[in-house]
Amino acid sequence: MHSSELLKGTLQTIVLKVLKDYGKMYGYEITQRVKDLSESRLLLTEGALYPTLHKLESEGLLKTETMMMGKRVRKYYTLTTAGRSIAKDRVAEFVDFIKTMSNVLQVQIG
Amino acid sequence: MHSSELLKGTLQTIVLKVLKDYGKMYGYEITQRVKDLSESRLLLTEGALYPTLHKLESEGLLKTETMMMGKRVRKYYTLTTAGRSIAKDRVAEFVDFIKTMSNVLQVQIG
DNA sequence: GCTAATACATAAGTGAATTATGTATATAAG
DNA sequence: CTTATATACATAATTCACTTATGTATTAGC
Repeated sequence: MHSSELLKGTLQTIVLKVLKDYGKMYGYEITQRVKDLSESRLLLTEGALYPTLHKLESEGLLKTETMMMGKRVRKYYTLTTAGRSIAKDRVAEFVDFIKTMSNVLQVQIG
Repeated sequence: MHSSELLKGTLQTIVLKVLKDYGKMYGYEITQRVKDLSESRLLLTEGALYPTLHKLESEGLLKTETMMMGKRVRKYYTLTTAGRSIAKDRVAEFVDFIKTMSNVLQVQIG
């Protein structure tokens, strides 16, 4: 189900990369996409996701567009130019981290 | 230098696996081994390591032997049978986590 | 009509880390 | 010879990302 502690510190990276790959998305959609991509192994909670989206927005990495779908509100997020750049950095950092961990734990990945 | 947030949640796994691979070790030695294995990318801090060792010991995953090296104290840690089993589980969990993350982030590892 | 899914949000609490501090011996440098 | 660095342990205060809990409201399925 959930990889518990390991997931910590990866949420921003996930959000940024998913937005980079799939373009404009709203919060709930992100949770579903991540659920799909991870075959239900990573389930983002709202209590973690929304504050993260707000934080990334306040840092200028995301921009928003609010829409009304019928009577229901949807807030779409898109990467800014800065966001796209940071997304790239974060993914690279993650890959580097994995390589380092593979050495320390002496495991073969892939 | 440090992979910042990503490292969180990996410390127990690192300690257990390093002890599994290298047998009896003392705290300071673990920090040096991890530094070596990671080519100075992972630098364990004492404030994180010692409480973790104490916790793993209190959970019965590690056992200790205190020695005097001249006038200096050294506390050696070894995996218990339970510890060896959990070490295996934690590494497997980590590898699984990496595979999931690779799918979500659409990156190739290895 | 009720439950689950969709869709947002925030506040309280947790817990693993960081940072700071403390003790003490050994060694290298200047 | 004294000062800085390395060795070697330990713990307390703080931080901060996340979990858990709660709240509001619409829509779809049974």
